[in-house]
Amino acid sequence: MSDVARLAGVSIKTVSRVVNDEPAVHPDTAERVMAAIEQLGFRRNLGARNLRRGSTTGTIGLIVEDVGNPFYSELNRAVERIATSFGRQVLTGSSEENSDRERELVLEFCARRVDGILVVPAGLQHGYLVPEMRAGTPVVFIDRPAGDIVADTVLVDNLGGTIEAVTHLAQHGHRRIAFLGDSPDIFTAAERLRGFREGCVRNGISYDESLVSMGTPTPESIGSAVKRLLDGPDAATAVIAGNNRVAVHLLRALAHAERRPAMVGFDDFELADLLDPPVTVVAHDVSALGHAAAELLFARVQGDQSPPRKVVLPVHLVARGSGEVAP
Amino acid sequence: MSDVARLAGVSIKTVSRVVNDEPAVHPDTAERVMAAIEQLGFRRNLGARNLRRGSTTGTIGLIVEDVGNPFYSELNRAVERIATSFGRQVLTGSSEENSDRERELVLEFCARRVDGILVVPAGLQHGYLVPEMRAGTPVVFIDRPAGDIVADTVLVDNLGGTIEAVTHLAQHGHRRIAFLGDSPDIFTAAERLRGFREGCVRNGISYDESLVSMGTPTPESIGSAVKRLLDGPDAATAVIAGNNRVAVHLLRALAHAERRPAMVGFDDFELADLLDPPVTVVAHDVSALGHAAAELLFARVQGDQSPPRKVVLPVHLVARGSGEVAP
DNA sequence: GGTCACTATGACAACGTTGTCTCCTCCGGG
DNA sequence: CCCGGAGGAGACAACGTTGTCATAGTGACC
Repeated sequence: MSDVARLAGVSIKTVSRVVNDEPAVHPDTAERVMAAIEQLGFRRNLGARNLRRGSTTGTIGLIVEDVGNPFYSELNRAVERIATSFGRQVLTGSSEENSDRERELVLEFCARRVDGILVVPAGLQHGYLVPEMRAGTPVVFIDRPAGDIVADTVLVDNLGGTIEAVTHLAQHGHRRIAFLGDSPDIFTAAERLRGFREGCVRNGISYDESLVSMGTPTPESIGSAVKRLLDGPDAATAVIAGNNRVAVHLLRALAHAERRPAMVGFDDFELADLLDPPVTVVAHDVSALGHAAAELLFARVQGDQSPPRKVVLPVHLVARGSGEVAP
Repeated sequence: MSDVARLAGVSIKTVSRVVNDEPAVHPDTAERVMAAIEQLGFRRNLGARNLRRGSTTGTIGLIVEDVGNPFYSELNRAVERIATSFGRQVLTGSSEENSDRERELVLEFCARRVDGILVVPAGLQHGYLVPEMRAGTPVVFIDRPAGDIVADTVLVDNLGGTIEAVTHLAQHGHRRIAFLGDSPDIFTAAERLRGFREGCVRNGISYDESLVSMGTPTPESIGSAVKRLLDGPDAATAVIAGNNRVAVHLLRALAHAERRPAMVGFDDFELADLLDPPVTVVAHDVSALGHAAAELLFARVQGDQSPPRKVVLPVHLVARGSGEVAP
């Protein structure tokens, strides 16, 4: 900036005025300064600016499990959209379902003085956030609640959705329904399992623990669960996939099976309607999840001091065919 | 920091020494300082640190068309992985295929003094980057080359891949092959069209422009293209989808068609193997694309001054069935 | 002609850090 | 007892900006 000032024959303050479009600069002077800026390729250092002004940095942090997972990338996109409308930029990070990594990312973002943080939490301990939140960094939890603190949270109706899935299958005559979920350490997985149990009760089906398989989904884990639960005389006639990744592995495992059970997935996914049979899912609006969370965050950024809010978004069953297969 | 210093009864310089793990601090003093840091919830301001040290900011920028598109989110993930291994964080942005937006994002990133920028360019004019690059911000272009400047670029073999697709279809007896591509303003779309033409020539098929449809893919545009190209006595017996989005819309348009032409897609996508028939694609390693670009960028960040490089990654045809349908 | 308001500009400090230099104290060796 | 050296700590400036205040010049008005 001082180079520009020297070249234009003015003080750096005048350069500052020009780049900030402040009034009270003579047009001729402004033009000289602009020319110097152009010639030198000067670009104002936002870091220094933010430091001096003590203002916001114009960035927010987004932490998800994996930015490459279509579910989270859609979320990312929705968040980015809102952030852009508020003139903010987004720092992203993948926690890889590791709470240490999550913590590291959050603290790094705080050190960068992001204006706020959106996080799909990996762990259950969030005490480390208390000082940061007290220091004025708003945090909104997405898809899963904070472990041990109260904070703004946006969730989907995991319980109701799974109950609906069970009911749908029951209405089509299924009494032996299997549930394949992600690791029970994950809030949504635990909650959906709870919904499964509750759904069984409501539909007069005795809850059979031997028809449940929980754990991080891999092709192998899902493959063996399929063998165990869907083969033999006592096999389940229907199966619920606890999330989009379980569903994908399940579909692959079932592709070459002799008997195809009825199936309902939690989370919609691309091409579900083009499979054979088309996959019935409990769908929710991922964009709405991101929008709601980001809107809430920016309300906080702009000073909303009301008590922490908990938003639960609705889900709806999209019947496409795979859930209507008879037992 | 001065609060911490006051509470610990030391100078701020000593606090600085403690947070930077500098030697020559008495253990007792360090402990007092740590306690004060803990008590006050102090977190060092990275912006100020970077300003003072004149060092790198520890961030890189990534600009893609749409972070929500699975193709780009996989790229994002790969880039993040490398960035993490270099201790950097990633600022992401979606250009929405709009060159003004791309420019805006790039300049904003530069103002934030990112250490480098990875960009899937939207437009063809990149002169605006010259001052930034001269000022020392390395830029690597991904998936598409820069318009009017020389710069590091990582591409995939669009030409070869499409030729391979045509050849595959020709080997299965097809002579009337349609090509549905994205907007010809996009480098990859234009290049793949060129490959299509070249593939026709090499396989002794007369290139028929009336079998080509280019444009931003929407359900409607692809639907009408399908009607035009794949219906009637002169209909094509096979079709090549120019990218993953064209493929998805095409599959949906074909789902209820009477005659299903043979099909090959460019870009692999999840569940392609589970459709009926499984979709044959020209696949490429998106992670490798991101890795290569990020590795190249960090080499530049670390001072590599060699002439701009152009990397072209190989593609390979994955025959799954949809390309082997007889005419 | 003097005062006043206003325009255009600059000097300087400060944002939160860290690099450099300096100072003080304590210890061991001669 | 003096001196050199090492360890520990602080004062100060600087990074690139911008907010505050001061200053000089220019008309307009009484």
